[in-house]
Amino acid sequence: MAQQNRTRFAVLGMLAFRPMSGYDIKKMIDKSVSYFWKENYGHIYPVLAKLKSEGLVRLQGKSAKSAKGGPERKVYSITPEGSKVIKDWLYQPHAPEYFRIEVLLKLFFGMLVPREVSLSAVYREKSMALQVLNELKELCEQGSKMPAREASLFPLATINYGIKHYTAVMEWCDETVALLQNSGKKEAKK
Amino acid sequence: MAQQNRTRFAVLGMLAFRPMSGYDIKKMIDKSVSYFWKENYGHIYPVLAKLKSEGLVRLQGKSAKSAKGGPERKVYSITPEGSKVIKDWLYQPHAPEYFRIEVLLKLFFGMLVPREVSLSAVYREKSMALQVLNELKELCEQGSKMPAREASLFPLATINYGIKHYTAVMEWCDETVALLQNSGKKEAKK
DNA sequence: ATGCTCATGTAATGAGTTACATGATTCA
DNA sequence: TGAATCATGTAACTCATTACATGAGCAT
Repeated sequence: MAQQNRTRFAVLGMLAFRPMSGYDIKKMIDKSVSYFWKENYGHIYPVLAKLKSEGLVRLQGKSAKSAKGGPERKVYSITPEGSKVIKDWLYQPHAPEYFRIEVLLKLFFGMLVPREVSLSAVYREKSMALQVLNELKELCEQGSKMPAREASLFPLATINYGIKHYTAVMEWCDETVALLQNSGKKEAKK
Repeated sequence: MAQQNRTRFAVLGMLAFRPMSGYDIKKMIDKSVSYFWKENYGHIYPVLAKLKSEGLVRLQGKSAKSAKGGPERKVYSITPEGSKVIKDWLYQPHAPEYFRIEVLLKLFFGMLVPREVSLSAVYREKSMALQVLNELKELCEQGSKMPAREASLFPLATINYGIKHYTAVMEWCDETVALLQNSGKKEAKK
């Protein structure tokens, strides 16, 4: 087995909240978990078809017309078998996952280019981290306005991860700029 | 264009240090950048062949026998064209990249399973982070024993990133455990 | 007119993973 | 005898991305 299709679980999990169309699923993912999980239509629709053929989801009633009389909407709901599959997955311990971090690879090869090139990559990283941080804080405030239901606990925990991570990245950027600049000065003296 | 082959740049960059075989490249990656960049033979060898056909690397002399009389080694070195390609890439600003973080997706769906299941995922995450942290600190000590050459600055910066990141993850784990447990208590009372 | 949102889907593409094949040497 | 290391490579596979196709309704 090459890899395992994680989109399946993302789709099933979202359908566990409530019945939705593929279009809705994408929208919901974009608005809730997008900073650590993205999906695109070109993958959602085939996966949805496959899940249906496996009996893990089913079409809610007949294909209904959309609210605005546009194209037909296909609303799927999760089946008991689908519920079992997503729960089994949740029980399974997750593997240690690694990420390819392009800035770090570029930084690692920093001796090939002038110091300013590496520095500007770090500055760029910082400004990108700051932007995500702002989005996350906004998301956090939005969430805190809502009634403090149990359910909102989990989204909150995931947002906290993002805040922790990007704050750490920003600190690293500052320290790395200092590191590169200090050694640059020494370099200039000799 | 679907995606861009980043393995190309990893391979070219490693060859910029010194001429190496595919086997050597893999070993070097494993020992220097493995916690944020991995490659496997099944990808390195084809990429190396492609780079050669594009004139970005060339075979160093003839295929020489390995030191131990085993299979022949193919040592590649980077060409001036290859140098240009890797440098151009280093100059290009990196895109904001996102990672799929499976723990967070599982946590997001936490309402589907008993609280302990989510908690144990967080504990698992913490222990994995701790393990990587220890490896990184060891790597750091190894590096600090070496003569403080300019070149070691860049590896150091990348290791710092790892330390910052995994430290932040561990903090998040602690805070998340507290968050989930506290709300669990409230839940139990009512 | 132009472009956006709603809505579903297919096709092309390729990056990256895993397993397999081969075979010599060295060490316990 | 068996495992591990050295060393290169191919084949199968599939996950995921991007671009394309279609078409209605609505707002400027």
